[in-house]
Amino acid sequence: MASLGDLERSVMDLLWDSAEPLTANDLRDALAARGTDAKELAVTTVLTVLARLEKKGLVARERSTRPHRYTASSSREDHTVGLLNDALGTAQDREAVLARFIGGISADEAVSLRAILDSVKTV
Amino acid sequence: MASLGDLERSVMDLLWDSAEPLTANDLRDALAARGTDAKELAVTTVLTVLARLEKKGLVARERSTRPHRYTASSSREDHTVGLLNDALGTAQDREAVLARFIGGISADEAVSLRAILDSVKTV
DNA sequence: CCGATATTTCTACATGACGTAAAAGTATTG
DNA sequence: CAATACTTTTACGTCATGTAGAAATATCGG
Repeated sequence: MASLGDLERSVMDLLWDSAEPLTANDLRDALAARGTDAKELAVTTVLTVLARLEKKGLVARERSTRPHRYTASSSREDHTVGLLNDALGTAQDREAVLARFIGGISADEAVSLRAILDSVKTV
Repeated sequence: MASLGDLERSVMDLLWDSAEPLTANDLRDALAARGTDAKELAVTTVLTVLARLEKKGLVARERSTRPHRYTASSSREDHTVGLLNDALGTAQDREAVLARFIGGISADEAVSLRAILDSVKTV
């Protein structure tokens, strides 16, 4: 899967958090508004990044409207799950990894994990 | 965390699978022996990669012995767990992600996951 | 319909990671 | 000490990414 650079990541975060599709200008403004990094990127920069994200399949664009409108192709969670599966690989040591991983999560998470597992199992 | 290139990954795999520390020459031979890629890398290539892996903290080297001997600093599983946590991030959507992730694992794995969870909970 | 303006596409460059290895330096050993 | 083994230094090509100017194209007010 495609890992993301810092800017790509920021753009995806904005798209994931937005209910509406966003334009390159929307994104540039939102990026400039973030934290202390009032960098004011050029719109072309944002467009380049969007094109790359589109090629990676992470973003869909509406070419029908004039300022093209961009949306995330899949949810943030689905994307993260993809990353998890990438990290886990097809290796045979999945269970060993999961065991260690679970050993490191919080008690709270252990509880909800269990709840999730229960609901899955019932299906 | 540091993600690995193809060669770096191959080297780590060999180190992870080896009980003994390995030398650059050991690794070069082992790499040449892998599958159909009888590339016969130069030893300096292997040494460069090892130096980079050392800088990344993934590999430790014994400088005392003359042909330096290299070992993986942490287990493959621990490394993978690190990747998992990187992928999950510190975000608040961990549970949503875990829910989706678990929804996608096999029944077998669900069972062992449950077993693992049980043992953890008892602690 | 036209010129001004907005938007997109094309092209470009710097940086850093990675694969790759020759050249040069240093240690070992007969 | 000379030959050999090993390590460090230096180097280059490629690719991903951040960044944006130039060029092309579409839109809009008049």
